[in-house]
Amino acid sequence: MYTIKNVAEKLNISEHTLRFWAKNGFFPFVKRNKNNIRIFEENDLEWVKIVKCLRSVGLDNKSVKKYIEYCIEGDSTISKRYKLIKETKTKAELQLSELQKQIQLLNYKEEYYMKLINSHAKDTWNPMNKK
Amino acid sequence: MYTIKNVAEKLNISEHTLRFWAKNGFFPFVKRNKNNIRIFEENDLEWVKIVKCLRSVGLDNKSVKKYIEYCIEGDSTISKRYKLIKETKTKAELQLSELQKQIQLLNYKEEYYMKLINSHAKDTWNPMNKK
DNA sequence: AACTTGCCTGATAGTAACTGTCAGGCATTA
DNA sequence: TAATGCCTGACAGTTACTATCAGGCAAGTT
Repeated sequence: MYTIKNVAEKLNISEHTLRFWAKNGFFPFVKRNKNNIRIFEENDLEWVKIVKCLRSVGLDNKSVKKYIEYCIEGDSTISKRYKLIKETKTKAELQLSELQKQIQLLNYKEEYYMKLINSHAKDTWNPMNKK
Repeated sequence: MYTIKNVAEKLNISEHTLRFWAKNGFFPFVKRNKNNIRIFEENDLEWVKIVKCLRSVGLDNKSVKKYIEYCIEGDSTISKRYKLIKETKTKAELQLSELQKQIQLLNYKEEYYMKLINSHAKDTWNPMNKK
């Protein structure tokens, strides 16, 4: 059982963001204790993780909300949820390969600069370098 | 030799964004023809690619600008550039492993929904499902 | 000559998803 | 009694675009 602060620490999401998500209806199931304080159960944490996952993969808040609404609707929406997750995964995999490409480029640059440093040569790539 | 539109098409960046970057001093070397039109050389394209790379990896515009200013300063800043690229690469690699984790989670969810669909079982994970 | 197209500029407003900050309120704990 | 932790609401600020409008020049087409 976690307060919003505990969740924030545990999942490395700011408290502010969690409240922002809460206000946007991202945690419709979370119970409150008699003092009106949100209490997240272990199971709820898994849910927050999914939300974090969807967001971090670039799904916008509107679509996250849609997913949540499917969940509220119940088992009749399982295939819609399946589709949404699957499409999101496909996009994430594209991002992954794109990211790998960019890392390769960074690596190339890193090595290039490394060689320049070691050889005391001029940077002939830099278009701003006087010829 | 490319106009801004050609570059936009070739590198899949919107014309608007390229102009935005240009206004922010991201392409200090680009020449203009007699009609004041920006002409990107083959070499300049490589530069735009680097900018795109740095941005897509999450480096903010301020830091991109800093990198560019190092380049303008010339060979005396090579080790600073090396450091910047190296740190950026490290962050990108962290992103990569984070993304891989999230994809695993999506994959798990996808398979879970798949099984539900095939077995016509109830979704026991959904905290909103009536018990 | 008139028109369309492609490039240029500047200005302004809108967007998403936070992020920061203040103010006020209730309840538990020191 | 005071500090702490949670709650709420409101509103301004941020980043990096993105959209839209307006006006202008130059080259090619009709």
